[in-house]
Amino acid sequence: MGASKSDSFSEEHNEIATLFKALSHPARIAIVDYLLSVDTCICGDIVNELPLAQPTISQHLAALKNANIIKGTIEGTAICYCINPETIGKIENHFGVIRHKLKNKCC
Amino acid sequence: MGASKSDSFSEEHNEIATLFKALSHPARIAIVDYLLSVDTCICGDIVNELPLAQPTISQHLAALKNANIIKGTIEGTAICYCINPETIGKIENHFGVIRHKLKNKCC
DNA sequence: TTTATATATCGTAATATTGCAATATAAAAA
DNA sequence: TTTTTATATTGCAATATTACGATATATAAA
Repeated sequence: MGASKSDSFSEEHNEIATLFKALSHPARIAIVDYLLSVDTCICGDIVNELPLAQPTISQHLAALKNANIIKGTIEGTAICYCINPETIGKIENHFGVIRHKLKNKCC
Repeated sequence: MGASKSDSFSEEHNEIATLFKALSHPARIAIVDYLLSVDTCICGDIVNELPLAQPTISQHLAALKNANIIKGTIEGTAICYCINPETIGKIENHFGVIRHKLKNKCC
């Protein structure tokens, strides 16, 4: 085997795991961080920020887009990227639930 | 190639990516969820909760332990597992920073 | 139209992850 | 001591991820 048995788990568990997977690579964390560090959504420019080749960054951007963590809109030749606050909220909410459940425990 | 170029990224980016990676599989999300659903730390019992073979679950538990997301203490033959609130707090904190940066933006 | 610029896709090699059977280990119970 | 029970480790096959050169695409500028 080797493929994860996603059929065996709940929809919700698969969904949240997919979100974390999108954030499980330092390059993608760096991309999110960079998008947050500038005042506006950024058009182009990301390739120069990271020590990776353009196709590699394109792949990472696609992974983040695919997970709805970032949004990209075409702006002439460039593409403007910014964070999708809704998805961030979804993850925050997950930790809210965890925090609440932890409060009722004695570890 | 194929290995991630973790040397190229900041310590902090690598650290947070490692935490997300530990949570990037539905089985590990299910394990965390299960640990949170019971009142006390659980001794044994996890193998019967998931549709995976014992060695596979042992591996997933090791991944979570390695990332400090859960703690395990030997209790006779069994091992008692529970969530490590500190690490959860670390991740929450990361999203706190993201939320704060998002507030100052117009997307 | 031609050229330059920005991004995506393809192909492929290196490496990592997932899953499990078989087996090892180690403490508890008989 | 022997047996049972709980967990870990090993070995290996299937699959996924990461990275990048080469190339494609598509808009803007000349």
